[in-house]
Amino acid sequence: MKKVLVAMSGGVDSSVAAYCLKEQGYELLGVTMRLHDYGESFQEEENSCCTTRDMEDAGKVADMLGFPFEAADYKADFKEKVIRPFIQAYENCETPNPCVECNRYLKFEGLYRKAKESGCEYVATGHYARIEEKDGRYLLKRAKTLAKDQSYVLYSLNQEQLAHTLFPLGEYKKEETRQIAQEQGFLNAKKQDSQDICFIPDGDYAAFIQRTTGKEYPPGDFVDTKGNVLGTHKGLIHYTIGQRRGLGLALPAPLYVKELDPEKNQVILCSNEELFQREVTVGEINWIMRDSYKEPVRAMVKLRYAHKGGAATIYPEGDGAKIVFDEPQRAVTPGQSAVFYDGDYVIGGGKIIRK
RNA sequence: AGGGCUAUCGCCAAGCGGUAAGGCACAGGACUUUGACUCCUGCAUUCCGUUGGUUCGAAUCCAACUAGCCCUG
Repeated sequence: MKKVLVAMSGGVDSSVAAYCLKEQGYELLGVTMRLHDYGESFQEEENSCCTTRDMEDAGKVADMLGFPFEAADYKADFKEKVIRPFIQAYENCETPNPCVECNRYLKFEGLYRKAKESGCEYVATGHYARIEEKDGRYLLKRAKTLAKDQSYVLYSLNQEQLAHTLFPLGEYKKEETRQIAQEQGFLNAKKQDSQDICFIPDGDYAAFIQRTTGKEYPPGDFVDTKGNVLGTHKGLIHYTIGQRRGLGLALPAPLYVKELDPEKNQVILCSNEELFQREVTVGEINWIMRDSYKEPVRAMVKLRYAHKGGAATIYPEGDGAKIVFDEPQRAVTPGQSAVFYDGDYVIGGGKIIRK
């Protein structure tokens, strides 16, 4: 009987994933990752992961299904691989996606290591995505239900990881998952989907960064594309490309953040129309369908988790690529990931670079 | 201290006698395993600079006053 380490957050998805694996006859080891310490006040916030409550929920499900369960401390790794880069990105005028890093380094690296140590052949999670083996290569595929597809945040997985990962929910719809949870009497069947940055339950990431680093991020000028000063910003880390709200400016028409200029400590604003561009440069690409590409590739490229994707041509350059979209894309944001698709398959993906 | 103009929500701004548009900002919510975007709701319960007047009825007309701006000394 093959053994699987199933990552259990305490939510519905990972609980049902565990149930599915159990049904399929795997021997399970449930593990909850301790990722972050919360201040007293955040302890029971609903929109966070790893609270005591979540851990208890995960443990109860494991008990019900009858397999061993344990909590593993990954706080140090999380701080080093997710939180620190998160802060550095903002300080570097980029906009990070911590979920991508957490998957890459914690769930499929740290947990995979633990799986091997525990004699498990696979790591399983409740992600909505699929893995398919084809001619000895492991391909990452979108979930059957596109509405819940999470392949975007999984593009960094390499062949070894993909070969030892299971996504039991890849063929399910969210409603089906919840229904199974109901039928099984899981206490978290109706639990709200996780959302927002899990280590910042109150959503105020700028305050989190200031609190953590103890640094001051000095105010500067809001300027238009011609350099005219329009007002005073609260510090560069408060802004991201395409942002509209929170500028505090009262003008005849809405303005959006076009660019952050660390040299001048300025936030450059523009109209919505001026936010579009066709070319995007990405680096640190992880190719999945093949080891590498030399020739241009046609693909649908997603520039952010909730992006529907746009048709584009990818021109590989070194470990990165230049991407040219057929149609201009709105608010291309450095620090976010660009993920390339060929139909349901993930060709690969990389990180958008500041030009 | 001569002449002219303007004075409506925190900001911009409709309204031109018939009982206060809209945008920005702000607040809350939806969406969402990131940040954004987007969407929904709320936001001058009739002192529309002040005080009088004309009208059945005025933010809208008149007068005075106050404030700011501009031009002429």
